[in-house]
Amino acid sequence: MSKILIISGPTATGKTSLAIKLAKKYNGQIISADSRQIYRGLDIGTGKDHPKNQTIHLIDIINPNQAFSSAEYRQLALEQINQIHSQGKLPIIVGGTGLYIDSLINPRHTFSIKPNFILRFILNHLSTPTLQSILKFLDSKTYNSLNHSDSLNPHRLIRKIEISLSLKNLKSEKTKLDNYLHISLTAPNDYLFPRIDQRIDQRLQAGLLSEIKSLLTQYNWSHPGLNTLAYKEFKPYFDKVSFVKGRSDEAERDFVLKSCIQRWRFDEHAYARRQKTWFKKIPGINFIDISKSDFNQQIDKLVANFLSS
RNA sequence: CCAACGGGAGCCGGACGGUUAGGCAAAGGUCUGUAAAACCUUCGUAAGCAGGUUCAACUCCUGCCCGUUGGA
Repeated sequence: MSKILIISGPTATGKTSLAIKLAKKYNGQIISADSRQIYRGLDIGTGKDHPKNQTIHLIDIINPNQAFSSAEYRQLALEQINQIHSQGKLPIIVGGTGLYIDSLINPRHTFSIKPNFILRFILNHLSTPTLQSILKFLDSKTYNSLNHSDSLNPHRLIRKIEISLSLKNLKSEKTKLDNYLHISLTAPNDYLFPRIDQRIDQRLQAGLLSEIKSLLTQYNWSHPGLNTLAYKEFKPYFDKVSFVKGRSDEAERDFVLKSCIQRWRFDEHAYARRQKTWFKKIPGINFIDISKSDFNQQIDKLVANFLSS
């Protein structure tokens, strides 16, 4: 049975560099599980900072104005895994998008129901209580099974309605990864957050603002790719820049910029928290605390054991 | 020294003589074709100090302290 390595964890824990290291050591090929690095042109803000000659599959595969989904990801990733296995190499899946990783190890039947964008467009204009009534009418069983959080979540309600309106029979997905080692990097918040903040400063210095500026010549804020951390927070700033030309407003612009950066910082913290929540509940995961000094040895031991078994 | 304005949870902050402001942060959570999305819960019962008015004061009055701005 062919083996697979999975590396997950919140942002700023060094997943990619670990993956590169392991790929070199064990003749591996890296597959990204990152819902934002799939976009071309979002480089600095999504942290595509690996060496240029290092191949990472499933990054830069679509444009920022295109939609993407976990089901599409699943399909592409499975293809990649097969291909890498056929070359006799070790696939290393690395990323922070819990849903994408989950789509590989825990697929579900609703993947056979495709999105209906016309329906979504219409439903998007309705209030949450209305969506609730619609779902209750169509499928009261599903509606009643929703927890408090999901029953107030328009995105999730719309998807449920979409499923209940679909006439297709649900067919279960058979392909499911099983012979894998799942390592999840983690760290306490008071260790992780300063690292995040530091990386934010680096990305600003690396020219994030000019990257956004050039993206905006082709794309706009309503495109799915721009609804991304490190990008979406700067909308107020760029709105200001384009509407106000007077130099007298420089101080004000600077103030707006500062508040955008602050917003971004907070959003990154919240994101890291959500990621940790996600990985916490995945069974069979091996957590490695990167704030501990011996974490590299722990990883080496885990991987060596797994590959020799 | 004088004047004006202000003083509230870790921060911002609207209102207001009595009922949860709200937002941010922080922490926890939900999760299956938007997931770096979207959504939920918790948490903070707080008012510079000393008095007074009042059944009731963050809110009104007096004094003091502190801060900002303006003036000498």
